[in-house]
Amino acid sequence: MECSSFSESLSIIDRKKVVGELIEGRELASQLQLLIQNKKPLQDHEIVKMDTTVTKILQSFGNVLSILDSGEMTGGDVCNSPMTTQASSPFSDDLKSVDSNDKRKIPAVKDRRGGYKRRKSPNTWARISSKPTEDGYAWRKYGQKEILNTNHPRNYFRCTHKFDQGCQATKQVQKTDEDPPMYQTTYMGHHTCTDPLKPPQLILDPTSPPPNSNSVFNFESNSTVTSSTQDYHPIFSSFPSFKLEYEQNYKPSTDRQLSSSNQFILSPELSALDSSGPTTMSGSDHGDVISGAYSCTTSSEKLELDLVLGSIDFDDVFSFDEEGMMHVKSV
DNA sequence: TGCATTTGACCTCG
DNA sequence: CGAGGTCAAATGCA
Repeated sequence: MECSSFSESLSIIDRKKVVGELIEGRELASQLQLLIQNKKPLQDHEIVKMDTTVTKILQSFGNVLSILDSGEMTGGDVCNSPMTTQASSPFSDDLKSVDSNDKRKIPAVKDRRGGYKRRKSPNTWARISSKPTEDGYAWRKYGQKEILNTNHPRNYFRCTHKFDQGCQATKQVQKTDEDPPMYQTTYMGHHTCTDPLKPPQLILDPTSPPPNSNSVFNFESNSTVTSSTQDYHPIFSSFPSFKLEYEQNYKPSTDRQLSSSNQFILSPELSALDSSGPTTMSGSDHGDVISGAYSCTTSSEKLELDLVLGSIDFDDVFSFDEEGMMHVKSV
């Protein structure tokens, strides 16, 4: 993704939306920074606030991605939203066979399972965390697959409200083979559902007791912060399990002098995540860990802030100043 | 009993 | 043609 393509394809309205979302994200990040920089031990309500702030930031980024995604299309690509068409509709077309009463073993010519289009959506982003995260949405596991060169399967989740509300959000969860193991969660598509289980995207009332006051963030004791300098985001230093991942082509330059708070790089491609080595899921326990953590039966607002990776070339679009403020480059 | 998970089959894409 | 993604019957669980 290049700036030029953005400027060519994005309408003025879209640009305004993008800027608006980014501004909001910046403000939220600033709020988060203030919380993080607080030397005192975090209070429960502060942790909850951080949680919800992060969620909002993610949502802002998601909105930006959506806009950029659609912007690309307006630029001549007639492709529909990759994540919203397709795959999706096994029910809307003849792919879904008549419900045969055949046993699964019977060669079911009519049973066109797997009728979908493999994702190509740029509208994806990923998080890497030291533990399976609860993002507050209701997910339902619909598949598990052994992936080449990985020791453990990848788990597939879709929004519980896929059918009742047509929500197309899906995600994949993999456990990496790193030490310590990290959980890579790849989100595809955005929630269009109004999920009652989803924690509000707003700051919770600080006066109300957090549901998971002792574990909104789960951080392991062993630090995986790989930064060799002291110059890392306070949140990383505060939460040792945060793993920094630098964009491959990242190089310090004048227009991206990242302050300590900005080593928060979005990777252009999810494939970058795969370079970290074989990914695994908890093998013997299958989805126990994951499915438990992601079960839609929970309303936990636990959110682990570890890493968010985007699918756009973030660095081409954004820059940061010494204040840690994010800027949009010539969009 | 209803809903979530498991798991092998099936399908599409690269 | 193989890998990856999805489906749906079988199964588990509360």
